Amino acid sequence: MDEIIKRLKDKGITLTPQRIAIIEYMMNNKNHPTADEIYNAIKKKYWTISVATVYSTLELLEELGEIQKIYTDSSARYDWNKKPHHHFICRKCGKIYDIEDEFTEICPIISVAKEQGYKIESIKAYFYGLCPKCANEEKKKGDEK
Amino acid sequence: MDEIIKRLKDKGITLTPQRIAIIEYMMNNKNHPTADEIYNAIKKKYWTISVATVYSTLELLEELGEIQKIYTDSSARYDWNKKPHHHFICRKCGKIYDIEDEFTEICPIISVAKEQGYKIESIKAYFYGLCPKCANEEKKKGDEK
DNA sequence: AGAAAAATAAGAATAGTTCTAAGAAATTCA
DNA sequence: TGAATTTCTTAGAACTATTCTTATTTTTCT
Repeated sequence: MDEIIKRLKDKGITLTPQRIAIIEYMMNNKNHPTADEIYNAIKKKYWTISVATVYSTLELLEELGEIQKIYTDSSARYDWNKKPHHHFICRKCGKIYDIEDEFTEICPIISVAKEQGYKIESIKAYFYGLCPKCANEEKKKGDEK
Repeated sequence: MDEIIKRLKDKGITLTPQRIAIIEYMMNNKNHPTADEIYNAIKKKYWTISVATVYSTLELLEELGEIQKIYTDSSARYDWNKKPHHHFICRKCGKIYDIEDEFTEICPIISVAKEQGYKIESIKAYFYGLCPKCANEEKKKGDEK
């Protein structure tokens, strides 16, 4: 936490209490929150904060490469995880999990795209299905029968 | 075209002129249009059509598995291509290309996710970078210098 | 401390999408 | 075929997510 505050300060960013609260929230809630979720959480402490501040701070953090904006459905979600990684969205519980990825480079689909002339700079993959927890529950249900 | 009309009829869907126009547009414009783009195109012929009809038809087609809804940024896009495939979004021209995929199954990231207990049912990958056309232009520019 | 720059708040504005109610069209079935 | 029923369409209101605007407040710099 102190580390990121220092890094942002070094970049010349003014760190207001609102901004710190947003950063703090994101660090402690890596569940890919929406802007609205962040706004509502911060409001408990800073009851005067406005949505505009949340959106502008998130935009700033995104430009600085501190967070990632992901599009899974109608509203955007923000992801603290900066390392290249992909997402798993559970059909049952709806949770979004991070799937760390050290293998993307050797995934065959990439060579296919490259052969076709595409210059790939980054990849975002969305996996859909059942998360380990929900998969287990489904399995148990099946066994009982 | 006749084939899909037949298939939808068999499923008990009423095929109104508006719906047929939307299907026709999507078949001839596989460029991942937004609802608004479709609406504006259809309006030229059926000037009384309403956005609600476009949205409800797209929703219906999605439920029937005839089209795919994809989220790349603020507004949803609709994709006629039903085969499993991924998308390439060009940073320069903004076009969205389909990347056919027969290889996903053997992509290492999948075994990683599986080992962690995830049950993957489908995958949507978004690749960002330069499309062959734009990559070529960039390259030419570099060579001239 | 005081001037200048930057950030915030509140609400208006916009864009994308969904909902609602009434009428129109299509389908069913006698 | 024609009346009854169901389904679809339209227009506009409503809603949600996001951005913009302007005045005020806070921070920074000297």
